[in-house]
Amino acid sequence: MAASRPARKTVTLHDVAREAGVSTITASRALSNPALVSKDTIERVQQAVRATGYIPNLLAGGLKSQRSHMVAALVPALSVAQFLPTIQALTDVLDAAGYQLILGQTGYDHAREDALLGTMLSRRPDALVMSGLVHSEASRERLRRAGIPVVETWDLTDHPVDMVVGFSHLKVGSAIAGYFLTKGWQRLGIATGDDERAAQRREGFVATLGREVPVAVAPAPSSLESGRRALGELLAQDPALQAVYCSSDQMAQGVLVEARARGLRVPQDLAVCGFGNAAFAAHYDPSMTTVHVDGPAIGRMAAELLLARCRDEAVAQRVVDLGFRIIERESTGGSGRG
Amino acid sequence: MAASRPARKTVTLHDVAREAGVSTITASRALSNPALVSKDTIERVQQAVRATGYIPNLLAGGLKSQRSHMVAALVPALSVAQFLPTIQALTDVLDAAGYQLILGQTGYDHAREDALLGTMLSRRPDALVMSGLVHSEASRERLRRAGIPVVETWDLTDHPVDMVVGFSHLKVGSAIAGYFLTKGWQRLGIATGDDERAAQRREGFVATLGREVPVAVAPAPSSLESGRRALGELLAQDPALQAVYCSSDQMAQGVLVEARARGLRVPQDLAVCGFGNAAFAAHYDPSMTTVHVDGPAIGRMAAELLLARCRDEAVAQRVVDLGFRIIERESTGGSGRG
DNA sequence: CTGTTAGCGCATTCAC
DNA sequence: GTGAATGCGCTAACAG
Repeated sequence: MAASRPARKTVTLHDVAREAGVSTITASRALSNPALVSKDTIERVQQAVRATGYIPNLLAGGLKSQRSHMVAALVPALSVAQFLPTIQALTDVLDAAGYQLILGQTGYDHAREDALLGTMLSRRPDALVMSGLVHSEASRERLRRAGIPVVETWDLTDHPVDMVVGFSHLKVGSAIAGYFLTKGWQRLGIATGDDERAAQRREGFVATLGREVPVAVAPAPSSLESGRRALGELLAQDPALQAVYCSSDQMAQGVLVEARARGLRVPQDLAVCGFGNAAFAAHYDPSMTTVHVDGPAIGRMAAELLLARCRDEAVAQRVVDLGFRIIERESTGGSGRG
Repeated sequence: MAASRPARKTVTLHDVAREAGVSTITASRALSNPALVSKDTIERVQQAVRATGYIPNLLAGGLKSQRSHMVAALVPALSVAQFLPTIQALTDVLDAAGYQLILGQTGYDHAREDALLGTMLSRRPDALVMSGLVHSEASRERLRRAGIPVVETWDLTDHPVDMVVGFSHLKVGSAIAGYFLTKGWQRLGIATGDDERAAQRREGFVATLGREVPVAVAPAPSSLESGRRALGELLAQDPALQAVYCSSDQMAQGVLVEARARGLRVPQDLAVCGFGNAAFAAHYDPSMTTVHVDGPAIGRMAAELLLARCRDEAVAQRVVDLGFRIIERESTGGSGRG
């Protein structure tokens, strides 16, 4: 039965050093900066590590060296599938550089975001990644004063707390509206989630269109179910609806399912465009037109910016626009799976 | 331009104490154990905290108190949707208790799992959660010696490293086979991912059936696409296939899509059962029969066991079977969305 | 290449 | 109710 406190005294570097017959600092160097130590000593220390089962205590090292080798990441919720490839790529790059991720979920609540930021900072992360922009000015100021690199992601702003890697949601909405217009569709609708990025896309969509259109709003997390319901609401507002923009591929799939259930042919009777280019979008039948965003690239770029900063290197750009592109597939009359 | 190292000396508890006109330890108590301090002092300390913008350093506190208030969680990959609700529930409960999660991705690689475990342990987490069982005996032994509570999840074993919360995949496979048999279907197929838990379900399925059946195996992560392909392979093996068990709802959806594309009616021509009860399963058309597992409950239970252990409380059971249930919906001839 | 000294920021232990 | 001394485990800075 494992005890919750270590029964046997935990092995420290001191023990390793004694075992190897060297001083503590030499053992330390042998492990973390072998270039400074003779081959023979390194060998003896490694031997001692094995003999004792030593596991370094990075907390203690970090206390002295002022670097925790941890990066804090804040996401609204893990259930928001869009961020996962970004977080995955982020952890991969950071892990390769010896950094671990501490994860926090803000739950779409600004007050919660402020509180979580506090507890995160008290872990002294070397850097911080946000999914989205930091909302409250108090938090922005606090982050600036924390003096650590901060990357906001999945959005764009001229005034990041520190750095930002993402794309313009306003432009996404605008691009989709433009695409619909070039297709000649006039009777449009929006099925959207209620988060602020979706709201921006909607705003861009309406602005480019130059007029209001029927909208169905679903609370986060958006889902197939909310997509089905949204199409019902939109058809109630305009039974002759020609095309729908959905704020996520999950909702778009719901719209497709509901359309089929109602005997509407896609795209002949109704065209559908999603957002996110989820794994299933290319392989559904009909394949789904959607907006592709390179989530892993956002994560990798964020990681590289942070790591550069942690190494005190200069960063060329503080605002990185990774853009997006519309992938036309069958649900709007495209051909294939793109 | 934020520097990567704090420009201004970071505010410490010592600074707060000086500002408040008390000793460091009194300031410490005022913040973490106010019962021991007079009301007036608490007030002055809190004032000083605000004035200085002090953020506690939990790393330093943890060094002395031997508790990091961090819990390490290892998942195969964030893209495995099944674990997300568990991780989400886990973080929620832990966060409420003042614990943060450090997340690691093993990437389905056993060697990687061992290495990651080492780097995780060097953060001195107070506890550790695994998605799945710990594979290598070396890692199991190392975890035992670490002396921290460990919960393996999403599986069951009589010999956990410490504790386990999950259910029997063997029984799941067996239950689905039994369900198919009571329905009178004889020509069965399996569309499965290649992870070890899916392999167990397949084994249970075949054991209960008492004979081999056509199988299509897809590499992780299983997806709609791999489901579509799998159905093609299965039909090539048995054109008169009556029912398919899929190791994930994503694959099951792919099977449904492919079946429709081939003009097969579900469930009349082909019955389909998935696994996981994903959010879309109930709302797809046809609604999907699947196996429901209470992911959030696994996360909550794991968190509670860990927290109890961290408080040195006794834990009643070290092996907790949370079970599962088959939810019958339209894809196997059930009625509604259950 | 190796060792000594000092201290990271805080909490435990003991004193008052 | 408050404080002084001490040390958690490790590494930066300096010496040799």
